[in-house]
Order: sequence, then structure tokens, then C-alpha cells
Amino acid sequence: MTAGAESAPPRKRRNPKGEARREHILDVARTIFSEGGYHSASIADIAARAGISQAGLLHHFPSKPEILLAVLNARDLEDNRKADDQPAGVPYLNHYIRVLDSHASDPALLQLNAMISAEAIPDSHPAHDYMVRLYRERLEGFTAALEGTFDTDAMPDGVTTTTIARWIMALSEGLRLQMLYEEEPLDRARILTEFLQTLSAFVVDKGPITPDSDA
Amino acid sequence: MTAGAESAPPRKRRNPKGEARREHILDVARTIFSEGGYHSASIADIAARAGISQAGLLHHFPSKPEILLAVLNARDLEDNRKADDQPAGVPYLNHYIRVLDSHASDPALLQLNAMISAEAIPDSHPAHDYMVRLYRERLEGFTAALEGTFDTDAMPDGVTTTTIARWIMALSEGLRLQMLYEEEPLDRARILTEFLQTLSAFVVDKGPITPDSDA
DNA sequence: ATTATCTATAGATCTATAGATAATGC
DNA sequence: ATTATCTATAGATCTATAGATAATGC
Repeated sequence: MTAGAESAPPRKRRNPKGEARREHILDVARTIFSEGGYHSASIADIAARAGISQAGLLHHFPSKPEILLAVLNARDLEDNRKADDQPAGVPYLNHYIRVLDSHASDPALLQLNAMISAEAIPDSHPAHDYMVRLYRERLEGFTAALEGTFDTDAMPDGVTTTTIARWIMALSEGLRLQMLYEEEPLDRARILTEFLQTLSAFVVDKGPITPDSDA
Repeated sequence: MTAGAESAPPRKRRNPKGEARREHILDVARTIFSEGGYHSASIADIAARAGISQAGLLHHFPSKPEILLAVLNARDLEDNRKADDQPAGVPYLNHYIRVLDSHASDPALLQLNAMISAEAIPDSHPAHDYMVRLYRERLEGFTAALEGTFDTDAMPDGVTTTTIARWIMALSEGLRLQMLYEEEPLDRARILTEFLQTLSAFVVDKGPITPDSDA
């Protein structure tokens, strides 16, 4: 479930001061990657905005790819702190929508995720393997959590729980792009909720899809 | 409807030889942008693979942003050649699905569209305005074409034709990312069709959603 | 006269390393 | 002894321009 986290290297012993600096660099790097993606970011820029020399930065992260991977793994940790011991079925969906909604207040995170998702498509991108794993695990996680929740026999031929998982994942990412290209705020969580409610005729256990419940 | 096409500059007179070279450069540029996006592409690389010097290339397109915009506008022309005089309602959906399906055989186009969609989110990206217009016009076009096709009164509160248009657009783009991150081919058109068929209970005119019909 | 093309190059970045100095931790 | 940090810099790219030469079109 935790894409990339298992590859965390054996931590070196670190200074409290260095540790704090490291965290700060990651913060700044995340902001800069979110502003223009990986390729258009420069180590010099990250260093300058973090208030350290370029060589100083490279002492903490030996190369530019390492910086990106550290940013992604940090994000991962955050996400998984929230995502542990989730329920399945409709409560899972409600939980998911709430998480999506909470991201609306963090445009930098939205933009980072959107940009890296596309930028990492080529094999050569440093986050490529990370993203491949993330997509696979997310799809598997969704499918497992929703297995048996929808009456797929009553749905059009060919539809499986995996199909529904794909719909939800695709909608989330597609609506994110729409949000980011529009001036007025777009309530992505609401639009996704409306979609899921439209499917409620096919929900087996008939729990209501309303993210405000079972919190 | 034709994002960017109205800004086509008054064409200079051109040599047949130059014209052919220009087209060839655009072809190569499209390939290279599709491989790694705009930022990681270099003029030198495009020139080399097009068999021309860098300065020779810059005679045809005065700067890197101009190259990208020319690639996008060329793509636009292609798309609109197909997209003219489309029907509305369910036939429109069937037509749309067929177009989507036809793209499956052109991975470079898929990857170009996916990468530029995300890369152009920041205001500073040369294709930003182009993409903003494209998203707006696409949403308006979809909404107009589908107005009255779905019985939104029978759907969850808040759902409008625009909501449905957003679902379809988002699904298309989200599924494209899934395709590009997976090894085995993913039939995006089929998954989208299954989604639309699931909504068929709400279709007013009851035309069947099957892309193979009314071709 | 305009278009197409080239070589050469200026000037800006960008990644990463070398090598030195200061501070910290056992 | 290790960690944190700096200045200086090598070496690679990258965009775009200057200025010249050849070919094409009225």
C-alpha cells in the first residue's frame, strides 16, 4: 500500500540541526516542484529559497532525483498516516471523498500531484517507477475495498469492481485538472459525490453516500 | 470551438521546399515533446532529428514556445477536421467514444496530450492560455451537445448537464493516465462506454450507447 | 527581394564535485 | 570522527543572435 516507503534507506545518524534543515529543504522543494514540475525546477533555486548554498543542499540530498523522491516519500508518509485502518464499502468511499475535499485547501499539493503524474510518464523520469507502483497499488486498494459493494451483475456487461475503481480514480484526477485550469473554485469532492450517488441504485448494502456521515 | 486557431498569424509567403521542411520539423517536434514534455525537450535535439541546423530551425520558428504552439495548433486542425458537424445527444457520445478509441493507436499523441495538459498548468507555461481555452471550450461544447439528453431531474440533486460533461471529460483524461502507466493495453473507450451505459436509465431519448452504431 | 540554410558564438543556466572550515557528538 | 556548511569551479547544455552564402520567385 505504501508506494516507495519500503525502499527507505537505512537512515544515517543525523544532527538535530541538520534534520531540521533537511525538513525545511524538502518543504521548499515541494513548493518549487509544485510550481513548475521537476524538469523546470533547479537545485540552485531550491537552495536559494531554502537559505542554503547549493553545495550545502547537495550534502543533504546527493542529486536532483533524490530530492524529488524524498519529497514524494514524505508526501506518502503523510497520506498513509491518514489512510491507515480504513473501512471498506461505502464508508471507504465517504472517507475517500473527505480526503479529496481536504486537499482542496492545498493548491500546491494538487498541482504537485497533477504535474508529477504526467511528467513521470516517460520511463526516464526519476519518479516513473514510483508512479507506476502508486497507480497499481491504488487500483488494487480501491478494488479490494469496494469488492462486493456494487451489484455489478445488475450493471452493464463487463463492469467489474475494478472498472468502478478505475472510474473513481480517473474522475479524481480528471477533475483535478479541471480545477487547476479554472478561475472559479470547483468543488471536486461534490462532483465526485454526485457521481457516486448516481450509482447508488447499484449499491448492495445501501449505505448512503454522504461524506459528512460516519466520520 | 477551435482553441487557438483564430490566432493563426497572417501567413508569410513560403517556398514549397520551406513549407515541406516546416511540416517535417513540426512532426519531429511533436514526437520529441511527446517523449518528455516541453521543458525537457531541446531545440538542438529537434533540429538534429529533423536533419537541419539549430539556426535553420529557428528560421522557421523563431523560438521554442512558438514551436510548441505550432505543434498544438496543427493538432487542433486535425481534430477539428474530424469534429465538424457532429450530431448532438447520444450520437454525439458515440462519436466521441469512437474518436477516443481511434487515439489508442497513437501512443505519442496520447502522451503529448497528457504531458502538456499537466505541464501547462502554471501561468508561465507557453501553452497555458491555450489549455485554459481548450478546457473551457471543450466543457461548453460537451454541455451544449448533451443538453436535454439526460434526465437530470431524476438524478441526484445538483447534477446538471455540465456535471455530466465534467464526468466524461475527467474520465477520459484520468483513464488516459491509467493507460500510460500500465503495461497491458487498457481499453479506455470500453471503460468509458460502460460508464455511459450505466447512466442509460437517465437517458431521455433512449438511444443505445454503442459506439459501433450510427457511424 | 525574399527565403532557406549554415557556422560560429555569446551569454545564461544547470548539475555536481573538489577542497576547505566550522560545529557537533561520542 | 562525523556532520554541516561554504566558495570556487569544471563541464555540460541550452536558447537565441550575428553574419555569411546559396537558392528561389517575381
